[in-house]
Amino acid sequence: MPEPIKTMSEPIRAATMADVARTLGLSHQTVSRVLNDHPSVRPDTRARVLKAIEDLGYRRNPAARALVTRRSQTIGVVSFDTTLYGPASTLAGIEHAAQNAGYFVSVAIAKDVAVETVRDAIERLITQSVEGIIVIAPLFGTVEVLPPPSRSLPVVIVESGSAPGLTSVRVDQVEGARVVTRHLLDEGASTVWHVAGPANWIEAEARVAGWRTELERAGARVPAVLRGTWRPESGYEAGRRLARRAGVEAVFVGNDQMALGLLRAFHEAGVRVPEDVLVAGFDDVPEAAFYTPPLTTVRQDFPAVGRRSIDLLLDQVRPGGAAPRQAILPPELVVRQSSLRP
Amino acid sequence: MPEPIKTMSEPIRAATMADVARTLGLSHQTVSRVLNDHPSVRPDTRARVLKAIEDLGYRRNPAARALVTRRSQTIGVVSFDTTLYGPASTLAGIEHAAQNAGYFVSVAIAKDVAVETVRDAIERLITQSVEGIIVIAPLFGTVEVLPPPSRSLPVVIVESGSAPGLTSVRVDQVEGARVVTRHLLDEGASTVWHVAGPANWIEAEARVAGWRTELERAGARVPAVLRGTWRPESGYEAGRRLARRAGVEAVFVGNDQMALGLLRAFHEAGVRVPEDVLVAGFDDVPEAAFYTPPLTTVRQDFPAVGRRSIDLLLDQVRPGGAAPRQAILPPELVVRQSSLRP
DNA sequence: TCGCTGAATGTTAACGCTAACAATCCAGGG
DNA sequence: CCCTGGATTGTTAGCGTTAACATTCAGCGA
Repeated sequence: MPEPIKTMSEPIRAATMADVARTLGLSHQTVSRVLNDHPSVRPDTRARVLKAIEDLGYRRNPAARALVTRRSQTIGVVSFDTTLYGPASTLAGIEHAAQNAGYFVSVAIAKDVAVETVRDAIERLITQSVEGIIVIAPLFGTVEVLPPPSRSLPVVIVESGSAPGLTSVRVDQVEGARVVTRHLLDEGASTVWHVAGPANWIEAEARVAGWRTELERAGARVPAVLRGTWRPESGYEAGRRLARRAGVEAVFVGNDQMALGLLRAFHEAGVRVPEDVLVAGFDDVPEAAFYTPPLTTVRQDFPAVGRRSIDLLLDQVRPGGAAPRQAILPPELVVRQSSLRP
Repeated sequence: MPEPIKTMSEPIRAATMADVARTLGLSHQTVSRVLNDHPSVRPDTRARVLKAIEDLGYRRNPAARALVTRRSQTIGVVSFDTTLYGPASTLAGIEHAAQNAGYFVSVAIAKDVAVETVRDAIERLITQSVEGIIVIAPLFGTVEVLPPPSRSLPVVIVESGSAPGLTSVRVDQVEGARVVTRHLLDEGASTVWHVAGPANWIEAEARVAGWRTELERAGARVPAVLRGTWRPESGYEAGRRLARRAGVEAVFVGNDQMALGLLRAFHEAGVRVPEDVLVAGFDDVPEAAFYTPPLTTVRQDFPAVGRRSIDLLLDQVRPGGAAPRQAILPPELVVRQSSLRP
């Protein structure tokens, strides 16, 4: 006959410090001291306590801890659409760094980019009493919604502009756009067209600015900006329009996804890349090297952005909180076939 | 201009229920009753309390609440690499659904797929006393690491196999693979090659199984499986090998990213898709429609997976916890140019 | 030998909230 | 006009932890 399935005998309630102490004839405070690495605990007492903790499967109650210490050991992250490559990688970097620092990460994803939605997300995190907030805040107007950063609730904004008095981390978008534009000019284009992201995105405008600056510096004509949504569909649309237009020699597309759509449209229209038109994107998603043709783009080190954000946030969270700072990370031009004049 | 979130001018310490009560000459318990929608509070008292709460900028202290109610209002999500499309969208779906249900989401991202790492991630969430855990657990062996699901800590596994006694949510991978294989055969291929994901991924094996089943059912020869890593690089490698091989009529690639790499390799080798070889992927990432050629694939409704996970988890979390259940969502074949015999 | 010192441990009081029980109030029936 | 009972509000006691202060004990120098 088969043995009955063994079941954990689910204790009525979890063990507490007092329970651990009782089995040893100690006070709960000694257990607390062991857990908090207090210096004056005899080594053998420490060992016995640790053993008892193990035996009873004791875990500290974070709520009780948070109640008395006033620290939740949790930081909140507000993000938009995490299916985009940038936010997703940034989040991963944040989580990793937070983990190393002994913090938990609570996320609030804003479904749309409305200011209201962001406010709600932040509100929810505050309700949860996070110790600090990282806002992946790519829109104009987002910064204004943020609670004024304070000692008690530091805020770091990521991939946004840098607002005075706010701590921010970002990749230098203007520089990235300049470098890639320069590269396209160097490859022989007399000017460069630009398919930008939505005008309410800070990064989109920064890339436009960098692109424009470089064209002007080179004395090149500045064509009208085409607007997209970051999504491949919009790149495709832009591509169709540009394919119909004569004299387009090079296109700098605001991100890789749109660049993919544009390549598709060019392909359908019989416009060859790079033979007829040079193309470059922005982000360096993992797929970019495998587009047809492989895409020249500007790499952003998102994991580093995540790490940096946590560093700066914790600097402020921890006693003697540091002053707000701006971290600007360098972009990296990655040249592939799509931009190389054959 | 949007109003910034209201912040007190940094009082020494945040207002408590007692503070709110005091300004009204009430007891803190009445305030608590208002906040918890207790029926017997006079309407005008309720209004006054609400007003005072507003005025003082009072917020409930979740730690104190959690301490006494023994509920953290938080659910934990363990995920691998969130830069992959599937996990990222699933996470977004989870967060959204959790939010609607009044729960917070805490994430633990496992950097690698080692069983140890997963165990750590789960451990961290338990330490945080989450009320339930959703594990995006795509690997064989992960299920074994999970704490035995109990009333006190329900677990839902996602995109994994279904283990008896565990609640799970997944898209029917076998069916998806069968349908797409069938489609390729219907398009005239005498057999279909398969580039699979890593053998330790449950989904990879399920897709292999579905593919094999359909080939056998059709009496077609079953070629050797090629192994990839889900990344475009590995699809590229597989593509190069298949391009050298004569008689390849159709390839079912385990995911869209690898399919992109394979398309690239075919392109470089002068193998035309769909003229020479039919190709299909799996997932339907947003870019798939813009690959060259547009990719036939199997769509998985990840947001729905996320929603479903939360539903099933909360069913168990809430009083009168339901029995474990399996939810299996249907996949959807999306036919595009890459698989259509011209 | 005595008292002093510091190490080790114990005791007590919050932290801010909810739950259980107690008290009060008012309307309506006898 | 008192009594009863439901509606409303108040009081008290934890929840499990850390911080502050108290106590104990051994060892050491005078």
